[in-house]
Amino acid sequence: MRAPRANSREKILAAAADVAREAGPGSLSLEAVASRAGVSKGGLLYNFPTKAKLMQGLVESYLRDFQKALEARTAESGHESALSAYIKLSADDCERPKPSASWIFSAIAEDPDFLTPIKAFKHQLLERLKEETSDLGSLLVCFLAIEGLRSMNLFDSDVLSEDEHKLLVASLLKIAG
Amino acid sequence: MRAPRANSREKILAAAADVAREAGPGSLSLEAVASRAGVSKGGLLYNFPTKAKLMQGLVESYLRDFQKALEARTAESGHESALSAYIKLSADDCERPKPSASWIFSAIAEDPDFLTPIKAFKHQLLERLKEETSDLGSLLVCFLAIEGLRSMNLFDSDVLSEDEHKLLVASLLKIAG
DNA sequence: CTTACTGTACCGGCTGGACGGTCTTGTCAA
DNA sequence: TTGACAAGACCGTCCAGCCGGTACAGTAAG
Repeated sequence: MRAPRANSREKILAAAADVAREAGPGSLSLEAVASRAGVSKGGLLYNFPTKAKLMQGLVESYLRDFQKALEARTAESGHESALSAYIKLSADDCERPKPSASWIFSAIAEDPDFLTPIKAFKHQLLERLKEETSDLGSLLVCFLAIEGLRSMNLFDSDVLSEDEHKLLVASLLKIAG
Repeated sequence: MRAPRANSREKILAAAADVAREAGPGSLSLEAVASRAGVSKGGLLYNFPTKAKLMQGLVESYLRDFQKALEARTAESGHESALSAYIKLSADDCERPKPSASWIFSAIAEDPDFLTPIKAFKHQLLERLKEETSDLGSLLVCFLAIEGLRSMNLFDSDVLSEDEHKLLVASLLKIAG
């Protein structure tokens, strides 16, 4: 078996995310991704036989990374609540000026059902957080506010200043207790 | 001058929103919109000479309606804060099971810059709310939570049950004071 | 009143280009 | 030599935008 030059799959996934971010979600074509990944179209289609499979790969890798990051956070600050860890993780994620997941828009355009696993993931996360908190109202407020933060980052709407961002996070942590 | 059969522009705009919602944002083609609006492709192109112009029309009409609804809310409940009115309006908007604005995804795919006016609108709204509140932290939490609510509705992610939705709104109104 | 002309609103076939996916032809490690 | 894998020319489809029509209201001259 010929060894993959580097890990082609990873490179392609990263390239796809880059293209979507830089050229816009509407310009995410197989050729563009292949060229960006330093791979031919044939090579891309070998790894992902279909555009839909590529999208699926993006979703799965995104969810895997997210889960890993969340577990790492909750583990390293074991005395805190999982909600606090989630808040901090999200705050860090959204501080990066560039939205890292514009490819989601391409996936939705391809087929709205690509959202299903993400939906399921979030639902599961919320359920886990529920088990841990006594005050459901506060939890919901925090959860939705984080969702808002992520949404703004995704839409590249930096409506909040840096100070406001910090104040928000502090307020959320206070509510979370 | 021949009178327009009905207001074609409005019909076309509504049809575009319908198509995006029902067939998915990736299937928003001019032909589909024209057919849905009971208009020929030529007729559509007469009213909106370009797909981009159609998207722009959607954005403008969306923002106009939103502003109107917000003004109506704040006027009819004059003793409350504008933030409370905004919360209630958004809660109502997001109770409708069908996301009303999936066309936004089509617009982003066409050109991410279509978000600019929406961004500006939200920024302006936040500024207006700031002038009215003493506690910036609470305002930010509420504002972002609403953003999260709207985002979930947009992505058709009904992670919250009806009871949770109500609890959330109640909690937000309490925070808003 | 009638005929000729003008501008508006709309129709639908056509085309050029872009894009997803296939196929043939390499290439290199084992 | 063989077989896993890459390359990129090629094909069919879809779609935005163009263009040559059609219908009809108003205007105006005869």
